[in-house]
Amino acid sequence: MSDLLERLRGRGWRMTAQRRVVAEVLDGEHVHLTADEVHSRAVDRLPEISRATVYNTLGEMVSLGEVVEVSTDRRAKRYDPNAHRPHHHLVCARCGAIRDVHPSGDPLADLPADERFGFTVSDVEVTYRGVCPSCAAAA
Amino acid sequence: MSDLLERLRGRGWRMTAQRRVVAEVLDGEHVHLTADEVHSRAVDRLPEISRATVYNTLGEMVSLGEVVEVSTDRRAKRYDPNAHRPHHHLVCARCGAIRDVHPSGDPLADLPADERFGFTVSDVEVTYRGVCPSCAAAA
DNA sequence: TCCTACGATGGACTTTGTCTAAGTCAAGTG
DNA sequence: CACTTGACTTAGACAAAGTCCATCGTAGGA
Repeated sequence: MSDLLERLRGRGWRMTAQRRVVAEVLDGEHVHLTADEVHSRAVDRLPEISRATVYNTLGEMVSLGEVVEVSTDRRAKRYDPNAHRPHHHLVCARCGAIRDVHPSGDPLADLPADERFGFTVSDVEVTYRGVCPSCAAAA
Repeated sequence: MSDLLERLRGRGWRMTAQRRVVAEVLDGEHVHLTADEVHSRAVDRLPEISRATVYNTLGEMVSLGEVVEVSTDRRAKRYDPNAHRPHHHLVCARCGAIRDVHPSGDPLADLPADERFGFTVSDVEVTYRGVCPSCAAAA
């Protein structure tokens, strides 16, 4: 049984076939699918599921804080079910592969007061870019 | 005379009215315009300039390394002519205002080898989020 | 001044995402 | 177990951001 599904159920989420399928597709580690990828995988299990439902469902999971949006490339948003361990992302510039990473140190603390321009800074998002082992081997 | 224009000229870039206008619109500090904003400002000076030209020109400036793409919100890419001083961005979550910031410390060094998954990591992009002084005052 | 390759144009097309009106169904009630 | 109701789903239209292409125009060298 999917962890994500378990958590959502525990919040009194109304359960439907569509929501179950979306949650199942999205479950796991290092999972970073676009809405479209989620939709096409969902369709494999539930052919009549609509795009709008996938978007709605993803949006709700994000509001509930069970999934986070990531935009590592400049195309579509990706959805990351690993919302309970704060982490950043490492992206392959060639193939787009994404890994979750946990840097040491706190980037928030690295922003001096005189570089804050009076902002109340609450959050930081870090994206590392490089080349993954298999792309490096292929080169 | 625009710094950016000066640099581009120095690289043997073929100069046209359209390219000049785009470079002029984009020049300055803390400038982070979307392609569409660049286009509409360019149109003020050169009414017949086309969208495709603005996109092409911005794309070339990016390839030449004279301008960097930033995607701070999840909508349109923004273009930052401040390409020669490495920096990160601080974004207001309410109004979208963007400032260039220079954190102390090196986030690249904060990524331990065992969190690199064999990647050759070459670059980091950091986006701070918060609330700017004027939005805080308005709240 | 003339040529020509590079740049510009605009309109069609694609991708990603949002909205709406109408139909469907999960789950609480009796 | 059937009923009811409001929340959920659907298809398709719409919108925003960006790309592509055939054709025309022009910067800059000969």
